[in-house]
Amino acid sequence: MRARRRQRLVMSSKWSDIIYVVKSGVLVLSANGGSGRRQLLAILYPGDAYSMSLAPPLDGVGVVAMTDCDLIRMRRSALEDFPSEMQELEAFLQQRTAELHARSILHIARLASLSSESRVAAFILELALRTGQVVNDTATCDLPLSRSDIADYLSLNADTLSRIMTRLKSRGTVATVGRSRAIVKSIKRLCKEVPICRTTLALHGYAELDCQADNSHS
Amino acid sequence: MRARRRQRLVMSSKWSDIIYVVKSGVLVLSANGGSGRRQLLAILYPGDAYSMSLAPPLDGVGVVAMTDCDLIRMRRSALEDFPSEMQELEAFLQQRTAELHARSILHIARLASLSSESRVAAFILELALRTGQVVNDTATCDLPLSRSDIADYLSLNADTLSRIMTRLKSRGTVATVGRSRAIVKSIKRLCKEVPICRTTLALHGYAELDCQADNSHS
DNA sequence: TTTGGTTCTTGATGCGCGTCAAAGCTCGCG
DNA sequence: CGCGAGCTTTGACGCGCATCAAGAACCAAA
Repeated sequence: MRARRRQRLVMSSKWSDIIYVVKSGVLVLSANGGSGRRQLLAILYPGDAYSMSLAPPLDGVGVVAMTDCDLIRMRRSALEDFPSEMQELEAFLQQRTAELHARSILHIARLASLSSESRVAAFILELALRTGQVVNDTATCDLPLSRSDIADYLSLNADTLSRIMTRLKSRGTVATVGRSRAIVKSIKRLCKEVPICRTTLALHGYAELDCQADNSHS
Repeated sequence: MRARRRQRLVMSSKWSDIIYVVKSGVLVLSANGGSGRRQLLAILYPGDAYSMSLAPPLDGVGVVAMTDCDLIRMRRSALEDFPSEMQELEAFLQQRTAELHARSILHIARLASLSSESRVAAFILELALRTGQVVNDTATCDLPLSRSDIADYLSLNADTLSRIMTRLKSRGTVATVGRSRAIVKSIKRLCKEVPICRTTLALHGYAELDCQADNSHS
């Protein structure tokens, strides 16, 4: 199936049997926070598998497409019809769920221990490595989330986020083209803004990338 | 196996094949945050299953017992020797992982959208429902985490946490006996301090409990 | 019970980030 | 091509929470 940008997948907990696998595009898990403000709780990248049984019964939870997406939709119970493939699929889901969980835990660590500036830097780093084109020490990527989306994900306010982006840009670490495209001038330099960058690198397929200074300056 | 209070389970990512199932006691997933400060990323209650593949490769990650614990330790690969039970066990692990993930997402929502006072109230509510004795509208529970542990979990400073506890006590919502025991005078009143309390109730087995005012005042 | 060390509380102070308001940019749509 | 709505940026200001420091309470051992 396909989903359009801004489209909300019907995912009440009543359909917890349904599993979505992301083939292309970016989606987010969204909910209404305590103060009525929307918050983005997790980001789904190509390769991720998601089912509503993974989300808590928050007010207004659901998965929303941030870009046009290709998805696979299937029912877990349908697996039982294919005993020979089930084993393999169970293992796949298990592994995907574990990775998603690790990313969520990392997100907790970032929210809890990083300054807002480092959080933004970590977000751009993650997005660039996941969805961007990496060339040597630079990277270019689309920003599938608007500024206020990013703010809602990083638990910042849009005003503050804007200020931080301005600071990063004026420092020459990142640049933007229009509103929805970012250029990372130097990945290493960006990493220096993110204390726990090594974990981010590892979780997004760049375990071998040497982030040099890392957090050794602390 | 058993674990003593403060004992750290050997859980480097090299042993990601090992699964721990909590029979009794409380454990936490701990790591060193960016600023060198320790942080507690998740709490494990009886019934939970945890494997290191669920944790990101943060500096100093590991599971630490907060109380004396009874645990089951097993290797996932050992499951394959028992094909008849494997099906069932896979399903069990899947379900436990999903619940754990839902709790982590809820924790993100709390960290991101709740004031520090509400976070503390939510924490006490969760602990009381999970590990305490509930009698009518009141509950009593041990506090397996010290004040600074709680602060590290809620992304607060120990000083601030202390102030908040004092405020909650002076308001008569909770009381303490010694340092490691809490009494919730009125669960409903406590719920009113927590905007997203309904989700907390649902995730800890009290879905039917009516938290009245809930967040309808918003 | 006394003693000592750890943990917890409480006060004073400062900074970061949220909030509000206004202006500036983008981009879609006519 | 130009207009308008919705984003985004920027400034001024206040509050909440972190920080530092000192004192109190608690607990475990002697």
